[in-house]
Amino acid sequence: MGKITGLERPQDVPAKVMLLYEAVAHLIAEDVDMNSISVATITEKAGIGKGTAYEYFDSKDDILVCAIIFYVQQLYEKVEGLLTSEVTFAGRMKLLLDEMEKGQGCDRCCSGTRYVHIITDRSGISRLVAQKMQEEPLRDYLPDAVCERILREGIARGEVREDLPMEYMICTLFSKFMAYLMCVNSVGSLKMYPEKVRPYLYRSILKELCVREGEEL
Amino acid sequence: MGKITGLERPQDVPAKVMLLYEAVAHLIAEDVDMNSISVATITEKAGIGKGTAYEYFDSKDDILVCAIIFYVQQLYEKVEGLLTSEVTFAGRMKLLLDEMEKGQGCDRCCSGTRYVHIITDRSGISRLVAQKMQEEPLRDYLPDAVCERILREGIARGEVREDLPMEYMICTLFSKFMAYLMCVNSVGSLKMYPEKVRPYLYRSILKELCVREGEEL
Amino acid sequence: MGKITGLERPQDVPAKVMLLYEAVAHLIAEDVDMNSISVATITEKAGIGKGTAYEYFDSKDDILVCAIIFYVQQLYEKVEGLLTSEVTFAGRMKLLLDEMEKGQGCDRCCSGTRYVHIITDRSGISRLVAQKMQEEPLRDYLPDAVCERILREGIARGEVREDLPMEYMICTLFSKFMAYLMCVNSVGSLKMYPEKVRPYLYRSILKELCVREGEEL
Amino acid sequence: MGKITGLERPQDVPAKVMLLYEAVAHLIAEDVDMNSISVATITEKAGIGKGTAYEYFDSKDDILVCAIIFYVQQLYEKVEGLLTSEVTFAGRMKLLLDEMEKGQGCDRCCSGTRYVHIITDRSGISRLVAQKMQEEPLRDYLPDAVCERILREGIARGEVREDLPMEYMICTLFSKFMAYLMCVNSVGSLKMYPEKVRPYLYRSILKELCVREGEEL
DNA sequence: TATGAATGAGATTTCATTCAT
DNA sequence: GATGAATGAAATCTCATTCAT
Repeated sequence: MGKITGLERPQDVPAKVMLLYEAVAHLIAEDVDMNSISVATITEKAGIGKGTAYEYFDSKDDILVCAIIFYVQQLYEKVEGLLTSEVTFAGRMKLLLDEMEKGQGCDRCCSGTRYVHIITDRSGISRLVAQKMQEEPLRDYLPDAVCERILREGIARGEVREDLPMEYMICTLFSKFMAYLMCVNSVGSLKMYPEKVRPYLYRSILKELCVREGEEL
Repeated sequence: MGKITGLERPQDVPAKVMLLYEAVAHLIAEDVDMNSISVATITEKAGIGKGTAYEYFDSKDDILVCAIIFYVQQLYEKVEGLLTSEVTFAGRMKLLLDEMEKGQGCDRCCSGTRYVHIITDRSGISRLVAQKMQEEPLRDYLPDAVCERILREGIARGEVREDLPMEYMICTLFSKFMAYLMCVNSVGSLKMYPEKVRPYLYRSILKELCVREGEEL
Repeated sequence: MGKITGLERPQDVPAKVMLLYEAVAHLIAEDVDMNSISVATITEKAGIGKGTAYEYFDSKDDILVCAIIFYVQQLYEKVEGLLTSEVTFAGRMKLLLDEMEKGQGCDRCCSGTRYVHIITDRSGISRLVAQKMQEEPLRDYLPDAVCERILREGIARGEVREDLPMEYMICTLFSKFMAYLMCVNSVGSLKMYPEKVRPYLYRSILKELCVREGEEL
Repeated sequence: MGKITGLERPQDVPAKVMLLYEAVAHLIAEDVDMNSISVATITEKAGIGKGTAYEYFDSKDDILVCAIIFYVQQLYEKVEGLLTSEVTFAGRMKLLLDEMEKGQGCDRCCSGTRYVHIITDRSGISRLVAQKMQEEPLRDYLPDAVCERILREGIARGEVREDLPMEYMICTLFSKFMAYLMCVNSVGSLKMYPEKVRPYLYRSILKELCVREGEEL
């Protein structure tokens, strides 16, 4: 009857569903086109029967959307963890860049560039994901919402500038993150060494958005 | 026999092929998933027979790849025109931001965010496009190549800083452009007023990359 | 183990089986095609587990056949009751027409036209039902057997003509009943008022089959 | 694109569609349940590719409905021919009973009892057929419409009684025909010799509906 | 006894590609 | 060159049945 919503907490996700999620994550990580993945491929990779997938989901799209939503939440929770462990704006930037650098685990289909890819799409599965991401509590997990929260807390702490429009700061912060992700992933023909770009990027964030320039990296 | 390569100059593109290209462009502009477009859909929209498509192309993928490559070239030529008409770095930034603002013509399937989307993808049609974009002369049309050229010319004119690594500057410039495109297209939940963001963005490009700050917008 | 035969007396039908029968009856009454009803639909409507159905029946077809047979018996017993309560041929005709008029209870999947429908079918479930109906004691419950019995008792009472072949009389009586059922159910495009047709029908039965014309309705 | 409506005249039915119709007719004639026939079975029997069926029809149901509608029209035209060749009511009854007696051609899936079966059904394919039969010009082909027409022409010729309600006469005539069809087909357990029943049936139609009794058979 | 998760065979439908016209 | 009818492989989805609990 398709009772899975994709919002279940990890411990509440049935074993077979988790196998499906993992299969989807691996396939996407292997650069299979999201919209072209077949149910047979997913269930075969998951090692379960084709019919079983339909015990938990109403349609193929549902499987994919829920899998992606699930990993978006995982990602959000990892970020939450980082933000809890460190409260200064500069420290948070450092942690987030660290995370992007290593964060290419094949089990997270939505990490890094792939997330950007999904967000810049208005067709197929991405459109469905985008629609679902508008619902509570998922909208708080959207990258601009996270950026905004970090910026506001930075302002509250007197670390981030108050004279720039919030919209612009979100846009800037988000674009810096994207730039670094594209570096790390060598997207397009951008064949770059992240370690060369990173210190400059870090300082430029602080310089542009912070009241006083941050301390050296 | 599939003789079309996608590299033909507009005036050399057979009429039927142009109809196919336009059909593809419209479909992509209508947010149909690139990887899910069917040959029947394309030829029907183009108003030609299904068999005819195979007179010019070897496969469905070929049609799509060539259509996208064709419009990438169109885009590149438009940018070329802008860069020829204006030689200062600051002036060029202005022109390029202008272009992004209006550049939502439905006939250009690869304009704006959609281009970013294709570039951040490593699957399906996008992968094939990316592969083809590595060949001469297409690699010069890639956004980072264009950015690099503009930056180098800016350095030559003494307008752009020489103390930053080129990689970082490309990354920065490209990400600023992407951020603006996402603003203009209200992508994801980035629901922003471009006119509010734009002046700050313009200045931040100049401030970060130029020897002296640019004049007011 | 499939021990249910469909011949159990109502009081001997296990509770779960009765729930299954009722579910089948409701579904058929709701105009769901008999051959397209799924086990899941039946058990869900019955409010019991899917596996439970297989504790009592060997297959899906068995469930349906037994359910129909069960209601055929119910119908037969109701008719038996009527025939016991009234012994004259004319009086019996009156009672039977009465019964057809009201007899649209949703719990009797085989009442009225639906029974005719099943009987005129040689495919799917109907074929299986027809086969089972050939066994004792079910063959006595078939409409032509019932007609024959009524006619013979009418002859014995000196009320029904002896000069017509029994086959023809059965055929005639059965067709009159069918005609009235189709009236009552507005079958096909036969949009008729039963109350208009009924008195004529009643008299025509008596006129054609009885020694002397029956009394007025 | 599914352009076939089932209303095409025989000479306008594409060859492949005719093969599909014939396959359906044979299957139904072989007592395969209409609602359980699969597309694979039909196309295999028709000797054409599975995909081809979908070039002409939108769905499996469409194939079946159109095939049945097609044969209903064929049947109607045969009846039309008979009614044109003979104008007296009694003569027409004779011809129609003749037709029913031989009319078991395996290529006409809707002849005889099967037609009654479809008409007494409100589920699955039959429901769809019934819906379509409400549209012009199909509603004139329904058995009660045909009966009504014959009766009215009989009245106009002074052969049929005027004192009975039309509704009743339609009901009576139709049910006599059905009874004979069931005889001829030995439907249910009505195991009868048609030749024994027929002369009585013929006379009872004339006796009940005609002004003067018809001449001997 | 009762259950419902699991399954895979099979159903419907789509679609890239071919080929006779 | 242009076409679109024809096709069958493959995709999505259903469902009767089994079996571990």
